[in-house]
Amino acid sequence: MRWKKISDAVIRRLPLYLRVLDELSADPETELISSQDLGFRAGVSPALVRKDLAWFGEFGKQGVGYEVAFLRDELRRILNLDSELKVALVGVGSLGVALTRYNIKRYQEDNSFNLRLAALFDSDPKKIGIQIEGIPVFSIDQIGEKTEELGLQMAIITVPFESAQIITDMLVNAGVRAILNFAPTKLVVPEGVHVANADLSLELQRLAYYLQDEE
Amino acid sequence: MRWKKISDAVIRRLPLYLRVLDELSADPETELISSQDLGFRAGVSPALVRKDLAWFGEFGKQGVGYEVAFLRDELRRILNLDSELKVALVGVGSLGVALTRYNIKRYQEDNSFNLRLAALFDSDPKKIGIQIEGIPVFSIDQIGEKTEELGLQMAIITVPFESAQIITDMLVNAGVRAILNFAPTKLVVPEGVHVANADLSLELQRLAYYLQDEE
DNA sequence: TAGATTGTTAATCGATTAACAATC
DNA sequence: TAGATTGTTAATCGATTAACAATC
Repeated sequence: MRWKKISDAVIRRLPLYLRVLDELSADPETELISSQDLGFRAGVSPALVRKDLAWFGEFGKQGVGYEVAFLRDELRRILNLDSELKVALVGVGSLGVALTRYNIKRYQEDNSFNLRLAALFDSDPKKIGIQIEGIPVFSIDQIGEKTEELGLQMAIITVPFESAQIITDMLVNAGVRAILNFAPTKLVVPEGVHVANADLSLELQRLAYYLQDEE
Repeated sequence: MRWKKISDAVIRRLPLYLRVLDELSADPETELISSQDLGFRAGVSPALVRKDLAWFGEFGKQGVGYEVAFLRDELRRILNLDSELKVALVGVGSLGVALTRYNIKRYQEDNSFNLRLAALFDSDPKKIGIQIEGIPVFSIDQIGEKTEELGLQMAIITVPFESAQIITDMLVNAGVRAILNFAPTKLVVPEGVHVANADLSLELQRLAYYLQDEE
C-alpha cells in the first residue's frame, strides 16, 4: 500500500508513537490506548495523534481507543520497519565505533529492531579487514560492490566534513537512498535520496541562545 | 540586548547562517554577501534569510548586502557564542568518549568555537579520577558541586535511557539550563530549561519510511 | 544616476487545534 | 442505553513567500 505526499512533520512523529507503543507492549495489562494517553506520552496533542494516524487508515474504535499491539504493528509496517533493513556506516573513527556498538547492542536486545548494521567502510588500510563488534570493515573503494552484494539500503556517515560529499556521491551511486549524516556539512543529493542531519555542534550552538537571561 | 518570543524555527537557522559566514570568513576576497547567496549556501530562501535577521536588527545595506565579518560577529553575539560556555558531559561510554574527542578537536582547531567541554561525569568507579583528552572524569555525585565550581552551563547526556531522567534532574538542580540528550527517551524538565534531542534510532526509523518505493 | 538589494508589509501556504457527528 | 473516543471537517494559528518602497 502506498500513500502520497504525506508531510515530513507527520512522518517525524510516527517513530515517537511507535516507541510509546513498544514500551506499552511490554505490559500485557495495557491492551488499549486512547489518543489522549498516547499523545501525552509522546508529547503531542490528542487531536494531532488522531490526524496523523488517519492519513494511513482507520486504526481505532470509537469509544474504545487503539489496540496497542495492532497499532504498533501497523506503524512498523507504515514506517517500513517490518522487515530487516541493512545499514552501512562509513568512517570508523571513535564516533563510528561508538555508533556501531550502540546499534549492535540495540539489535541484539530488541528483536523487533530491524535496522541491521551490515558493513563498515574506512579509508585507513590499518582498519580495513578488521571487525568491530563482529561487523567487517571494508575499503571505501568497495562501497559499490558491497552495497549490491549485501543489499545495503541506508548509510550512516561519520567521516570528516571534507570527505563527506565524496562519500555521499559514492553511496548514492551505489544505490543508497537514505543517509544519516553526522558530518557538519550540508550534503547535496539527487531527488529521491533522503538525508537526515545529526549535527552535534549545530544543536549545541542553538541551545546556547537559550542560556541568555530569560524574560 | 534582549528580544522576546522569537520562534524556535528562526533560532534553528541562525547556526546554519553562522556556519556559512565562518566558512566565507576564511576567504578574504569575500567581504560582502547577499541574502540570495547566503540563503543558497544555507539551504534557505533569500526572503527568509532577510526576515530571520530582521528580528534582531538591521545588519545589511540596501543595494549592497551584508558584511560577512560583521554579520558573523553579530550572529555569534545573538546566539550567545561570543564568550566561552562551559559544557558538562555525563556518561563516559564509547559515545561519550567519541563526543569528547570531537569537541576537544573542534575547540582546539577553531578558536572561535566557544563551547568548552570542562567536566565529564560517570558512575563507574573505575572511570572516576581518570582523564579523557585532558578532561577529568568526576563521580555523578559531584554534579552539584562541580557545576558551581566550574561554572558549567550546558550538558550532554550520553547515559543509558534508564538513568537519563535522574541525571537530568541532578543537572537541572545544579543549575544547568540547556541539555543535549542522546538517550532515547523524552526528558521532563521545568520551564526555562531547554532540551535538544539527538536520537539516532528515531532518525533512522524515520528514514526507513522513505525507502519504500517512490511515487 | 541606474542597478541592486535590503527591510517590511501583505498574501499565501501549511500545520495544528477545536469541535462534533458517527459509532463502538 | 449512556459514556467515551474516534475520524473528519472547519477554524485558527504560525511560518514562509511574494512584492515592493526605501535607499545604498
